[in-house]
Order: sequence, then structure tokens, then C-alpha cells
Amino acid sequence: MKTLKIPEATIIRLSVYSRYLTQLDKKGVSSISSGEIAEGVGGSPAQVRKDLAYFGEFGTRGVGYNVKDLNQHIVRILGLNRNWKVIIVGAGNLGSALTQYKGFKERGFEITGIFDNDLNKVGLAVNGIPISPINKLKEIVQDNKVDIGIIAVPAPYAQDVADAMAESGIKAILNFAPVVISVPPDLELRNVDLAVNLEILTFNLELHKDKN
Amino acid sequence: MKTLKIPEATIIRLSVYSRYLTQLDKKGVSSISSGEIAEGVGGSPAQVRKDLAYFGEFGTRGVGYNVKDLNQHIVRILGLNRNWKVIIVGAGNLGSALTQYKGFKERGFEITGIFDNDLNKVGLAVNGIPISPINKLKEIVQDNKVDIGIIAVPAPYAQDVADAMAESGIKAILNFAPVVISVPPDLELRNVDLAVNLEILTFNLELHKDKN
DNA sequence: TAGATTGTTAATCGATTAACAATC
DNA sequence: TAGATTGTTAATCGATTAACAATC
Repeated sequence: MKTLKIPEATIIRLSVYSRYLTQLDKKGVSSISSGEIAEGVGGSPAQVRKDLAYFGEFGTRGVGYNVKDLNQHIVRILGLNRNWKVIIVGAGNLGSALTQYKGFKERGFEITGIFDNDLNKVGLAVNGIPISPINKLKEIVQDNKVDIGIIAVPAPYAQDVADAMAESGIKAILNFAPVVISVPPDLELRNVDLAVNLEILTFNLELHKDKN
Repeated sequence: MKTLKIPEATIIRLSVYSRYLTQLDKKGVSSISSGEIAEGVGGSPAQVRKDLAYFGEFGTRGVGYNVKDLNQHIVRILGLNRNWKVIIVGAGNLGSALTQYKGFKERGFEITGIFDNDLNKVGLAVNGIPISPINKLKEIVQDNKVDIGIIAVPAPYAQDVADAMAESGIKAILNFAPVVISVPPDLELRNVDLAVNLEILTFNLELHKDKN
């Protein structure tokens, strides 16, 4: 086995490097050093080089990296050199916002379905995509070869939605419901808890309160 | 100095424990062991105890923890034993969704203002909160003693918004714009990048693709 | 060649896990 | 007292940083 264990922190940073390189490329910057990348994203040069070294040699000693070239490598590493089909369950405020979120399309994620069990919503459309009832989920996932499901329903419904997704053959889930859900081991699961992020801020505010 | 360095991972987990304990408390569960907490949130008993040990002794040997009591301790550790005032800049889909997000209010976060520079939006209201122009930000922050600002504008505007927030005296920023922003060192900053979360999933999908 | 910057190894630092004495 | 479970220390594991040889 040639792939050693890659820290998740490395993947997060690669994603950020890629976004930054895309930005630079658009501006017409063609070459960059690890130090400049580090400065741009708030890291250290050694860390940038270490992160890249897990995957290969993408630079030229004494020179640096070609922006476009390095970005293409990272995009490929992250698996973004193809389209990914995504469905969103929950057509409330958050689900609707995610459906229309520009940042997804830019990175190759295509929203191919929205689901909700509220009969007042079924049949309506968000961003041109019709809202379907959840009992159509499996059919739509399989017909469209959907890869990823996003859970944007209230916490009490999240596990049921996860079960339906697992049953449909979806391969990965991004869960926005603030609750721990369990899925089969072969299904990738990631949680984004919006309140937790605010709570980390309040913890730090309390911690540094005296340090004036 | 008595507070040693607390891992951020510990704070994230404490936040999750607290949410889980709140749930159990509502169900009427009064006592719990570190093993049961671990099972409930997907961790290990040793880790639960270690996380808590940074802050004190909250359990009883041979018995476990009182659910309500432990939760109150964690809530206090996270700084949630008071109300936090929050503003959101960007009244687009994401900003509107965050304004109405139930999970914030449940944890003591109060949205006290929404801002946008789109004149078609200024004067309208989201969830009963009027949308104000960004040049009113400082005034409203100071009049209402706002603690935290959420950035929900497109990437190109994020730094300007961060500057306005810094200038207003806000103490912490949660940034949803997919761009690196810089703020004065005394300002707490946290980034939530929605696309990055999907990219971690696609990386893992690619990594395990062969392992059928 | 001299200067610059990579790729990589070794040293350090930090977080997690295991083990167990304390104690209810 | 016997069984259970905490709090805490020591051992392990993993990630970051520093240093430098390789090389453009």
C-alpha cells in the first residue's frame, strides 16, 4: 500500500490552497512559492510543502510552483476533476440556501434534487429544481447516479433521512442537523454544526475576557 | 496561570456533549456514565473524561455524572450561561437562513441585526428583523452591545465587511465566505467553508474507491 | 557560480489512548 | 465488602516545525 495515512487537517488545507490558487490564477499570477501560499492562506511554508509532499513533487527547487499546474494537481487529489451529483433533503431556509449556494457549483458540485415531506412545498421549485417527496429519493438517486446527500432537516428527522439515503445507495452524507447520526461503515459522513462554531467563539471570548 | 492550553477538539466535543446532555435531560434521563456519553456521541470514555478533566471534577466515582448538573457545567465552560448578541451581514439566501436558524436561539444566540447594501433589500425584514445598510453597522453594534458578527456575503466583499466589523468593536467573527480574511489579533475569527466540507467527502470517496 | 526554494528527514510538540489507583 | 466508574498519570500515537541536503 503506497498511500500512508493523510491527516484530515492536510485535506482541509489542500482545499483552501486550491481555492487560493484558483483566485491567483484568475488574476493572472503564474508562479508562486510555498512561502507565498502560506502567507496567502495563513500557514507556514514548511506545512504547505509537507501537505503537498504526501501526494508527490509538484514544484521546482529554487523556483517554486506553477500556479495553474499545482492547482490542477490539488483538484485531482481532492477528486474534483469530475462532476459530483448532490441532493439536498430539507427545503427549509437552510436547504434552500444550500441549493442556491454558488460556492458548490464553482467547485463542481451539481444539485440534482431537493426533497421535503411538507406537501405545501412538494411540487414547488428552488433554483429551478423541483421539490420531491422523500419517498422518491431512492428512485431519483439511482436514476441520476447521485453521489452525495446533504441533510438539512430539523434534528429529530435527521436519522430517518440518513437511513433513507443509506438505503438509496448514496456514498457520502454531509449532515447539517445538530444531532449525532449513525450510518453504515461504508458511507462517508461529515457533520457541520453551525451552533458549535459559534460556541467555539464564545468559549474563546470567555477565556480571553480578562486579558485586556 | 492555571488554565493550561485546551485543545480546540476538546471544545468542539464539549459542545457536542452539551447538546447530547440537553437532549437526554429533556427525555428525563438523570444520570449517565462517561461510557454512555461516548456511545451517544461517537467517542471513547477516556476521551470524555479527559475533556472534562481540563475543567474540574464533575462526576462521582463509581456512579457517573448527573446529567443536568454536568450540562450546566459545560454550558458555563462554553460561556453559554448568558445571551450573546449576533448580527449577520448579507441578507441573501445564506444570511436569511442563518437569521432564521433555530439552533442559534436554542443555545442562547440572539440575532439583533441584519445588514445588506442591496437597496432593494434594505427596509425589508427577515424574521421580523429589519435589514439595514452596512453604514449603520457600527451604530447598531454599539447601541445594542453586539458581541459576534456573521459574514454571509460573497467572497469579494468579505474583507470589507470584516473591516467594518472590526471597526465597530465587535469581538468575534464567524465567516462563511470562502476566502481568507484578516482581522486584528484581538478579534476572534472562525471560518466555516461549506464547499471544503464537501471536498473532504470527495477526497475520501476517491481514496476508498477501490476498497470494495 | 550564487541565490533561492523545494522535498524530506529528524526533532519537537501536542493530542489520544490505555491503565489503574482512588473512591463512591 | 464487591462492583462500578471516575480522575489522572504514563505510554502511545500523530501532526507540526525546524533544519538542511538536493537542485534549479
